[in-house]
Amino acid sequence: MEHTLRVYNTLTRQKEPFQTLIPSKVSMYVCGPTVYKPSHIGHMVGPVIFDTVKRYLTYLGYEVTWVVNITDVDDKLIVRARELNTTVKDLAERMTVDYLECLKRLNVTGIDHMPRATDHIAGMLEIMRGLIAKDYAYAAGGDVYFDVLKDADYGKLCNRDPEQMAGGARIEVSDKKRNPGDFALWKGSKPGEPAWDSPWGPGRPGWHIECSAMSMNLLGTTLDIHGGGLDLQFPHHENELAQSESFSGEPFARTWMHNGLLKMGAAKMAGSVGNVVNIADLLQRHQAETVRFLLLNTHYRSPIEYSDDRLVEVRKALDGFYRFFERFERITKKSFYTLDAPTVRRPFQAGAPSAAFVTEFVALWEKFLAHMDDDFNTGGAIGVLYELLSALNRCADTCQLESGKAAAEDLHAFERGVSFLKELSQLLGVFDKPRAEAKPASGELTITAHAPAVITGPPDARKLIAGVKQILDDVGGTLPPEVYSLDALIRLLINLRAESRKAKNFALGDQIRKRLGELGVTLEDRPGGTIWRKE
RNA sequence: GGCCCCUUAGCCAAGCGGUAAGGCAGUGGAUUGCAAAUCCGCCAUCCCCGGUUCGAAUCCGGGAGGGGCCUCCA
Repeated sequence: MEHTLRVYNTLTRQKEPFQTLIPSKVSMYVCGPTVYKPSHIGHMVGPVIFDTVKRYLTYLGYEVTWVVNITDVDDKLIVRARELNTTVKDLAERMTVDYLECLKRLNVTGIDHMPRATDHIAGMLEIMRGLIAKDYAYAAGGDVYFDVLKDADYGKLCNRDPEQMAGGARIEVSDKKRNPGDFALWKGSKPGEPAWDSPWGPGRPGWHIECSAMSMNLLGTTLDIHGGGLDLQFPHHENELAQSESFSGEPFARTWMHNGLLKMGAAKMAGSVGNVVNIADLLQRHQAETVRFLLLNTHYRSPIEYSDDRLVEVRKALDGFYRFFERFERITKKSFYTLDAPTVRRPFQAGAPSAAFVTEFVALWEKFLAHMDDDFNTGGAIGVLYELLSALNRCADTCQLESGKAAAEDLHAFERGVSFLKELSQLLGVFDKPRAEAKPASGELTITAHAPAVITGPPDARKLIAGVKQILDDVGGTLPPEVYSLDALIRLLINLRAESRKAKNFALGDQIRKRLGELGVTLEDRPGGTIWRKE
């Protein structure tokens, strides 16, 4: 494969050329949620980033298998289910649905398997038996613990020394453990708690063992990529790594990738801090695409600055793209959202002689990909996307593509550039469908000869139509009996305005524009005619 | 106390030894009857102090702030 993708590996603390165990195949495991509460935005950082990682790897020609687990048994679930007076199973089921819905909204489409921990108890027991047989683990009073001192390289992921961990007074106290740093593989259950049979009595899995069992079962003993939030690095990933390698004798993951955490002001967002923003609530106020863009705007290893103002800022920046897509449609009569663009990376020569704009587009396309090759630098790549947008608008301006007298050659160059924009947008998982709110308000005004006018449709649409009709009544006289859509009504006003402008009656024309503006409708006078936009 | 990491314009942010991407805000101009949209221009020497180097935001040492992990956490 002719590319130079480099990825930062937490294990070695440096960027390395990306190489897979099996040529052209990638196995990727990312730690998913414990489903005991509705998801907050922090839960979406990893999925969005690794979804983009998968998109890019696929684009490079890899066949990627991506697994995200669902932890559906855990102390928190037990406590929460009790609070809600329901079962662990029911709670897990409902929170899983919530999580899946969030993934869908944020366009996280690449996950191949989402195993539930409770479906893999047998695999966990097998690992525990193996670890005990090899003397890496021991049973004690119904529990099973991993002995960190038996594992020679324990702590290598996070640079921890198990000998010194005794000093930390915050490690869970238990007289069953041999060493303070030992962690539970299996927890004997108390009456009333979910339990599975095991050679050591009824119990449930410890926190880390599930990921070892599920990843090995679905992806084999050695993963190409293991991902997760920075906060999982220790103890979760360290322990996962220790038990997996001790069990299999093989390297557990070739590359460890950790994403930065979302922060609000100074502190990270987390359940334990109590400053979480629920996604369902958030998506009432902001487009899912804006959220996805915000998450990708910062390099994945850095903390992401989150706030409502930031989201508004990103949205304003995105508006430039949405307007451009409309412009593209006016010029070519094609929808950007359904364009076909290459899904696999290949060399591209502009060819000579070539339009200057094509040369520029190709250069930006390459610049974007160079950023992605550098440890999935989506922030840098997005910067290039804005540059490409400017270049495309400049092309449309310079070549007068909206005037109707565009040269075929210029049009071709333009479409070439738009195709690049489409190709790159796909890598980020954005701009693949119109914004939900961009759909024109549906509603109708029916005028009949001898009855009052009737307006139908949802409240928003009715209000808007009534407002537009009022303007018409004020400036346009009577309407012939007919059924009018919102667009038809605004068109009538636009025509009225055009006539008055032609007659140099700017006062009336400006009044129409001003009053439409008060309804949130903006008019733009373009070479091909006036267009309107609801904002 | 131990282990990591960060500090770039008003805000967000890229940058990984060769002379500061991009976005938001601001501002000047082109365009427009006026707007809107679009385009072009302007807007930072990179927390501080030393050092290495022909050359450092980028490497090393020290200092000052800030964050994460060591307990559940994406």
